[in-house]
Amino acid sequence: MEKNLKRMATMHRMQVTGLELFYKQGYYNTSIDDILKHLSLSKGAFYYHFQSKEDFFISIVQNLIVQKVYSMLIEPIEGKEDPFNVISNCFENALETAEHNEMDYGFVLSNFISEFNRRNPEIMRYLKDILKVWEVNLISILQKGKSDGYVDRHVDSEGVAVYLISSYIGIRTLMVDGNCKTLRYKYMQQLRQYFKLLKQKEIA
Amino acid sequence: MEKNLKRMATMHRMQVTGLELFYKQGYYNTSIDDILKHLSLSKGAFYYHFQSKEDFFISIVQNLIVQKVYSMLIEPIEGKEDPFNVISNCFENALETAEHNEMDYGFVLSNFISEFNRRNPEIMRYLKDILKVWEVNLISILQKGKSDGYVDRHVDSEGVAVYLISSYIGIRTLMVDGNCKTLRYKYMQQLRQYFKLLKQKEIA
DNA sequence: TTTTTTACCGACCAAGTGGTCGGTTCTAAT
DNA sequence: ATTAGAACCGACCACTTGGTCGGTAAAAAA
Repeated sequence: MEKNLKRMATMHRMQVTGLELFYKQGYYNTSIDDILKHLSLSKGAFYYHFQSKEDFFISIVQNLIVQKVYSMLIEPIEGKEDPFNVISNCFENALETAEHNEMDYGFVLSNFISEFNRRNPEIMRYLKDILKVWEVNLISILQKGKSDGYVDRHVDSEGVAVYLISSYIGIRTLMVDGNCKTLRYKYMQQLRQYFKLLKQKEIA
Repeated sequence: MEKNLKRMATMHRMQVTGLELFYKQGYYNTSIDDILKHLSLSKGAFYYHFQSKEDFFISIVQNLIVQKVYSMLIEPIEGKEDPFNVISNCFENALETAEHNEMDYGFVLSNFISEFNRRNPEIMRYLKDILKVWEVNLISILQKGKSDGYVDRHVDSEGVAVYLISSYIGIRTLMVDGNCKTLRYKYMQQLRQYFKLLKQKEIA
């Protein structure tokens, strides 16, 4: 168990570098040799730790991508008070992070979804699962918002969740181009407008 | 000029099949041989008509993708009356088409934007140009809507355009998974809600 | 100290990759 | 009928790909 640490450390190093390059260049456009060169490791090391390129990528999804999405988009909204405030702030923060990141190549999750769609159903399952968790969390925070008097009772939580996820994926795709600041500003303004619509009305 | 027709016909055949496969499998994951096999043509034919794989793809963008986006998303909204109605119907129609298409692999434009982002700046330019035309058209129809009394004067047309494009790209990305009908329904409902917010208010 | 196991090396492989090039066939003008 | 050029063929090239495998250095177990 103790020297298992070395194994874990190497595997983790590989996964981190792998994600970096897959994210930057795409899965199909990144070779194992390419990753290994960055790590000064050999083919032997790679296939000692992982069964295949696909297996390797799946381990990256489960260990790194899940966690990334969770900490950036899910954890910040869990069980908080006013859903609209919480979601706005969470989105704004995520977009700002992307904006200030020199090495932003888009939303990691939707990038890979585009790349693997119908080309690798197994990997797609893992990616879709992450989206699902996000969606479920959004829905539940909206529902809770109804009980707490923040969200209008007539609001379709599931519809709003879909709409939020869509717009987020879209704006992240657009932001890859530059002009991030303007895009973020415009997007956030419209998002808050949209939220006004869903706020619980005062009893007239 | 006369027998130029043959040249054009073959090139067009190649482009159509090329787009089909690039769209289905991704650019980097589709080989020229693969395309040629579908056409029963040889390498010689390919490099007689096109300088390189990249040159080939750019010609596809300019000849087919531009036209696709234009006829599906731009032409239907040009110079019509109530912008919200026109845009709603246009989006609904586009989503329905995607939904009923057995071979839907997402929004052609955003798929390639994800794939080429930062990996091929030249191709990115062409793709971004198409997006820009779409955006400009949305903005101008919204502005016209203000003069015509459909759109509230305080609405930020540019912001709305960005928000619309974002949400469309996003919902198309989500729809690749199946559940298209539900997704489309939820999305359209929220979109119409959002539009209500932007409608010109009656003078109180 | 010897033995076993872990972690890693790197030459090698078959199957592709984008791209070249000398040649052939078909067509249309002469 | 001859000929020039357009359209196409397919063997070939250098290179890269994911993956295999016999080996080895070092650490842990005996």
